[in-house]
Parts: sequence; structure tokens; C-alpha cells
Amino acid sequence: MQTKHENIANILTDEILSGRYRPGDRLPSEREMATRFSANRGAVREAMSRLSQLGVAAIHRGGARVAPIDEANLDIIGYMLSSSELPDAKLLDQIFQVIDRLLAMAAETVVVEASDRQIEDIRALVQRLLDPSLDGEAHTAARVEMMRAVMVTSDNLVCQLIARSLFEQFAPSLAAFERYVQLDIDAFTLLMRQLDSALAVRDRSALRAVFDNLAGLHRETMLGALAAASRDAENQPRAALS
Amino acid sequence: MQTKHENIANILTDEILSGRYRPGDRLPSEREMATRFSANRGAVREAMSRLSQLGVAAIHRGGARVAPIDEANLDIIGYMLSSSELPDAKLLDQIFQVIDRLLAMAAETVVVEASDRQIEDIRALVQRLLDPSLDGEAHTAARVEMMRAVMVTSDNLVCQLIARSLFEQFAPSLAAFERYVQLDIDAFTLLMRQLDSALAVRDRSALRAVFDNLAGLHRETMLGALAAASRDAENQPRAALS
DNA sequence: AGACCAAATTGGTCAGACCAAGCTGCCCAG
DNA sequence: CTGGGCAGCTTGGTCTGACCAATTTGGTCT
Repeated sequence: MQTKHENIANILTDEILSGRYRPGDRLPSEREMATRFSANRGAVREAMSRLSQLGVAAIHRGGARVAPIDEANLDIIGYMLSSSELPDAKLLDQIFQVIDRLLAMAAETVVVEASDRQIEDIRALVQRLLDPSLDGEAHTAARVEMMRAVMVTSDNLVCQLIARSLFEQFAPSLAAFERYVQLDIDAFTLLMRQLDSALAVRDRSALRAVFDNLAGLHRETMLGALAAASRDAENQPRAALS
Repeated sequence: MQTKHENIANILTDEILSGRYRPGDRLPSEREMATRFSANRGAVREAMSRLSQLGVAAIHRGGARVAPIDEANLDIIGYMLSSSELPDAKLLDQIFQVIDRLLAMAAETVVVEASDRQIEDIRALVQRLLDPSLDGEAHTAARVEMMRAVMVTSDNLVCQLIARSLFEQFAPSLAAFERYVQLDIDAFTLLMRQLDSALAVRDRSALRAVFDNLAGLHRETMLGALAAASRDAENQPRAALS
């Protein structure tokens, strides 16, 4: 079990995101919350501190107020994804769009600035993805590793921080529909071959084309998996009742 | 003045970023810090909570440890920018690269999905930027407003959150070299004309070209201003001594 | 109706205390 | 001498109760 202040922070965050409190509303006082959660005011304060840093609440002497969602920290994405059984398709799509764009940017930086040695290292990771003997899980791990290598090699800290943050927030939600993911391996393999040659000759525009297509593939794959999962979820309840 | 726990959190964050404590190092205990800062342990705990959420420290029973920088929250960028008088050029460059990419993505989403009405609204903002009577400050405000409108219209929350976060963290640092910023108004005007027509016909590839060039312009402008500011900073001390 | 003042409320801080999970170091068995 | 295990200490997590200053609130007076 998590600590008490984390628990309280999670509950309050969910309540705010679910609309129980609306932007501009006053939140109950710390003393009230302490009573409600059977907790000490110190624990509540730590929870409120979390809300404040998440950007979902603004704390002032005299009272705390709920902040608009679009003024929140990137970290609310995780809460938004986990608010229901299956993550919201639109939000998921946006996350992947951003990650893929940043990945493309990182890759372009790599072909412009990285050393031959670094490019070779990345190409080696790309090659591994062409191995047909890789099973699903290993393939996913290899994909993640390759993308990570591109990010790290680009040496763009901002890019890395964002991608990492999004990835970590998305990861827990993935579990809910992971088994429905069916990557078009042929299309993917083709893209990896193109990526390999683009890296080899440092062809920036070819790279861009590859990542555009990769983003499209990701999109299809993820939305497809999510759709399949939600179809199944509709039938599941009956099965659970029987 | 800020609150005490904020103060403590800022000091500790700066110390960690400056390398006084290294990743993996144990931080002093909360009781020690309370003594050091002449504060109550509760205040220290709130500060540590902040560090934990910033991702620069990992707190466990038994002790807190410093985390690697690349595992931190996006919010450390602000601290990194303000660690010295003038922000780090490389980091600033990365921030602008990311913002420009996300802006381009948002714009592409707009031309694909937005209504004619929404496109018209954005074009109106672009038009305003062509007005030669706008002075520097108003022009900057108009630029920001236009970019903001593109982000909002794209309806991509992830994109908005990141851009907003980066912008807010960058804004305070801007003050240090704002007066050295000299935008190539002719080049910018040309880009805005191209942007306007690209929006009018929803030409995605033209849009991409515009934003590529806009990113380049931003880059030149910012790095130029920063270079000018740092040149001046080297001469300034002598003037201050006289 | 509006300006103004006093009481109640609220967040910020402090002191001191207890508990359980980790950490340390000592001791003993091998 | 080495390795495992136990005891004690340290550390974070939580609690009780209290005071202060800023803000809000409610009522009063103009």
C-alpha cells in the first residue's frame, strides 16, 4: 500500500479530474479533509502540496481553489489515462503523436550531429528488429530500446524528459489492452529497413518520411488494439456475471 | 517572500543540480535538514515532497537518495535555466526546437481537422502580425497569441501542456536577454504570408515548410540574442566597477 | 448600496512524540 | 577469517495540539 498522503492526493486528484470539484471552486479546508480522511492535517498538507505541484489546485492563505486542466502539469496525463478501465483513445492518440514527433526530431538531430560510431550503434539496434525469431515481448523491448537510444543519442534533454514522462505515464494503462496489440510486422520491417539506410547515408528527408510512416503505423496499431479491447470489454461483463 | 518549505525546496534543488549532491548519494535526514534550515521537520518534509515530485530525489523509509537528472520531471528545466545569470544556450535551443515541433504538429492537426471558422480566426491573428505599425512588445504578444491559438485549436491537450510548461519555465529567463532580441521582421513577415496561404488552402506540406523555416528563424534570433547578451555581460563587470 | 471594521476561518509553521520499515554493526557459528 | 543472523539505531510516515498572520466573512455604520 502507498503512503497515506499519496492516497489522499490520488483520491482528491481523481475527484477534481472527474468534475466533482470544478475549476475555480474552493476545496474543503485542510482541517475538514483531515477529518474526512481520518488523517492528520500534516498528511493532508502533503497531499495538497502534491495537488499544487500537479497544477490541479492553487493553494493560498484563506483557501485552496481548483485550477483549470490546461494549466496543469504534464503528470496529470497519467491520472487522466487511468480514470477509467480503458484509457481514452483520443488522449492516447495525442500522446503517441507527440512521442513520435519528438522521436523524429531526435532522429534528425542524430543524423546531423552524431558520430559515425553512435549511428552504427543505433543501426545495430535497428538490425535486431529485423530478426524474425524475436517473439512479441522481446520485439517490443527491442523497439523501446531502439527509440530510447535515438533519444539519448540526440542529447536533447528536453526531448528525453518529455518522452520518458509520457512513456511512464502511459505504461500502466498499456497493461489493460496490451494483449490486443497486433503490430503489422511486415510494414514495420519495411520501415526499419528504410530507417537503416536513411541512417547509413544520413538522409534527413528520408528519415522524416520513415518517422511519418512510423507514426501512422503506431497510431493504427494502438487505436486498433484499443478498439478491440473495448469491444471485448462490452462482452466481458456478461461472462463475468455467468 | 515565498513560503519556507518552498525556499528549502529551491535551495536543495539548486544544490542537487549544481552537483553538490550526486545521483545515488544519500541526502541528509529530515531531522538534520530541519536543524540546518532552522525549520520544523514538517516544513522540511514538504520541501522533500517537492523534490520527490520534481524527480530529483527518491524518498524511501530509511533515507532519501538523489536521482539522475534524466529521470526528473519536466519542471526541472526552469531550475536549470535559472542556475546562472544567462540561460544555457544549448538547453534554450532544445526548448525552442521542441516547442516549434509541437507547434508544427498542432498546425498540421488544425489544417486537417479544424473548422473553416477556426481557421479564419487563426488567419486573423496571422494577419495582425503583418501590421507594420505594431511595436516590438505588441508584436511579441501577438506572436505568442497566434501560437497559442494554434495549440488550442489543435485540441491536443498533451501538446498544450508541454508547450505551456516549457513556455512558463522559459519566460523568467527571457528577461535577462530580452532587450537583445532582434527579430528579422522581413523574414518573419514572409513566413507569415506563407503561413496564411497555407492555412487558407489547408496545404499540409506547405505548412510544414513554413514551420521548419520558422523554427530556424527562432533559433537564429534566440541564439543571436543570447550571444549578444553574453558579450555584453563580459564588458558589464568593468562598467560596474568604475 | 457601499465602505469599513472585527471576528472567524484558513494556510504556514512549530514542538514533541510514537511506530514500523530499513540500515548498521556486533556477535557467533562455520 | 568469513558469512549469516540478530539487536539496536536511524529514518521516514503519522499523529496531537498549538500559535501566527493573511484572508475571508459577516455585520455594522455611513
